[in-house]
Amino acid sequence: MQDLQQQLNLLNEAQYAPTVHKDGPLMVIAGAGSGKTRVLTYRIAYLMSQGVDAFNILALTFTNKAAREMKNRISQIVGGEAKNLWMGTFHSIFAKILRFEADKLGYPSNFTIYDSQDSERLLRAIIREMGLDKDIYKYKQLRSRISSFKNSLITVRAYFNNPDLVEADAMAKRPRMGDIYQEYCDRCFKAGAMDFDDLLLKTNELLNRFPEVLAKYQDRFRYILVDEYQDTNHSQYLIVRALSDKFQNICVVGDDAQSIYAFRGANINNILNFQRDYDDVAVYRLEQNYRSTKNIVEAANSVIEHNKTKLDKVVWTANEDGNKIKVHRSITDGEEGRFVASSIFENKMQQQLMNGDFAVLYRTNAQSRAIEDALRKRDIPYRIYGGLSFYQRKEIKDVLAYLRLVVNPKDEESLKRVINYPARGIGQSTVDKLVVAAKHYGRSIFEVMANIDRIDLKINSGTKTKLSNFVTMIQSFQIMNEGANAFELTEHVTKKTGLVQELKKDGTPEGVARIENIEELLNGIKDFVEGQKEVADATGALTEFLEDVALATDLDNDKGDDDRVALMTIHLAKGLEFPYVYIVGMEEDLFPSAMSMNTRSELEEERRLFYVALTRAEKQAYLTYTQSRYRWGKLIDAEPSRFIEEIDDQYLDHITPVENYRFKPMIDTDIFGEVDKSKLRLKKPVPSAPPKIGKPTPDQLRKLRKLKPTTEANGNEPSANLFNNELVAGNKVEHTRFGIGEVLKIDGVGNDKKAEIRFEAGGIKKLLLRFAKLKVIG
DNA sequence: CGATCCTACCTTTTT
DNA sequence: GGTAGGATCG
Repeated sequence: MQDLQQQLNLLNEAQYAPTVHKDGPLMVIAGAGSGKTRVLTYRIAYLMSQGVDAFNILALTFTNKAAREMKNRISQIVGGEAKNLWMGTFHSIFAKILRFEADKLGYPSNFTIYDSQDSERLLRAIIREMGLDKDIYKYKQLRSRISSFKNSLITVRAYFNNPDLVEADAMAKRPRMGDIYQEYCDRCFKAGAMDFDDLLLKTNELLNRFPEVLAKYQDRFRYILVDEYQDTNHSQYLIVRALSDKFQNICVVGDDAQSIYAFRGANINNILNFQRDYDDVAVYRLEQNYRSTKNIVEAANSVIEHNKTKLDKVVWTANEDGNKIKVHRSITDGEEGRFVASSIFENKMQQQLMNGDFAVLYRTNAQSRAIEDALRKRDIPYRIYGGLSFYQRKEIKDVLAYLRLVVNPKDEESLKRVINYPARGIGQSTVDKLVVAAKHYGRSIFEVMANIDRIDLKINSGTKTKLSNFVTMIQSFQIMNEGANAFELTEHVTKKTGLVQELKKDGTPEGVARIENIEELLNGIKDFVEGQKEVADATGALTEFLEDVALATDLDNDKGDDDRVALMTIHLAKGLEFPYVYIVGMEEDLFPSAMSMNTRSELEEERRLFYVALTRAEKQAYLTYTQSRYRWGKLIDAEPSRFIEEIDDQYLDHITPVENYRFKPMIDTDIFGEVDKSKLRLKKPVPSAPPKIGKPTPDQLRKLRKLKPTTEANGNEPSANLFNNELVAGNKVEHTRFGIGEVLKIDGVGNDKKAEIRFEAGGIKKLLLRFAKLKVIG
């Protein structure tokens, strides 16, 4: 136990004030690297030292890992009492509360948590059952629409009562949207399942419908702290409001400049309007950055300056100037990767650094491959975060599906996943019949199967036996679950179901890797069970393990015990810091993403994302971009990101080798023969390959054939095509570059004819579709 | 019903 | 370029 006062004395004035602010609402606007985690940590310790019971403190963090680390730190200061703190993500905290109160909402306490894949599969099934066109009702779109409904607390009933929403879907040729939403919710409910958004939505429902429950938790959580408040959505906002209403001891910490989750419903206004929502809000600003060099802090400031929507705040640092940000241009993405790898290698040697001192950040997960390849060739250990996480791998999900079924046999998605895997002769048509029967009797599929002999279904006796066998097997697992621990059960399940055998059979290297993954899962469960033993009873261990798995992120599972370079998306990097940071793929259409340039607010979010990326760096930041990059297996031209331009040039150091420039730098050589690279960069982008009639790919051909351009009127085959992001038509191209909303005139579609194409937002696919609107104007 | 090939979509970011 | 669902045939 350390002396708290001693720790508090180490805080600066700005940090100290919010830390010891005891009662009433307060907002801490914390610039990047300004020590907000310290404020949160010491504030909780301070509250406890003032006699606040740990049971009465709720701290909502962005990752469970952050909560865990903070908890450890607090217990170093105040001792074991800290373990009684409620700390975790919104989703994990409220999942626990919902388990406790589930019966009030008609859910079983061991409800399943559907991940996005489960949700999508369910939607796909619903579309199929309703006989709707899956090209119109795209399940990904449906899912995100339903998700945004839920995050705004628009229930099915509220949806139907809102003519604007109904009409919007009718206009979008999706008149059945509401019915789908309804069916989706019904099916989740019947399956005893909640999706991610339900964890928040149902919490709201619980607090609204049951005043006594609300009162209970209001009394319990007398002090509430919310980290990363700028990334809360409406649903989360309402929960926080409701819980803090009685005591008003609400402390929110955030940075409007780092709001990067609008796409999943985060509402930046929650932080911008906090002062309006509560009375007598104390506002504190942490503006001194302790993390990064002056160059990095000021460069980041010069970037965020371009945003209109923001709170007043000036982040500054007393740290040394440090090196300028290094900007590197390469010819291909492969070369970009090689540059990053060799640069890490050199820095490591010259500066005596660890692998863990480096991070490579990118906009999209798909970019990791080129980096990975290069690092592997250089024997630099790395770890990829996010992407396809361990628990999303097929073989792992298969095992988990069996376990989920044991805990909650109503879980429809798990049932459908494993009912015929490994193959046991139960096909699609049988499952279809079961689904129909389940709906008819208002029971779950599993219940129908358990009573298959008593139900008149057109299923032959052989299949019925197979179904019964499956039911018996699951039931035997359930019985075992009451006695044995989760590890023993899982081991038994993998053997008994023949999952491992199935994989051994195929014998390919992938199969072997999958078996290894299952073994890793078993180890994970073993660890979990052993951790549980310290807690009272082992029953329910499986439920809890499954919940952990459903809500765990890659970051949460990071033990950080081996020394590796970190590879992750910028989103995942929020809240982290590294001495050396490489931000790769600094190109237009990639970062900012082509899909986020339609509105000012979207672009501003991309810019905040870049701000987050830059401010992860402590000592040195690198920005890399390339002239061409493989996307969808094809080489695409790329141009440097506007974000590079937005950084004041005094903070940049262009380190691109001269040979990476198309133009030899005659005029840019000074009298000593040195090349002024900053001038090079200012040159026009390298012109793309001369217009050629590229051979359309089979994919493009197929699509082109389906379309009927009006140019056929003149008897010519439509010959327009896309080549390296350029539009190529006939043999003469008047304009090759295109932009959204731009009108292009193309020569040579017919003899002297010109065609006009109006572009809208979107990538290649949409562009090709626009060919349908080719119009002869000449 | 199962295995195999074929196709579409994909790449924005995640609890 | 990779995945996952769908179509098709045995």
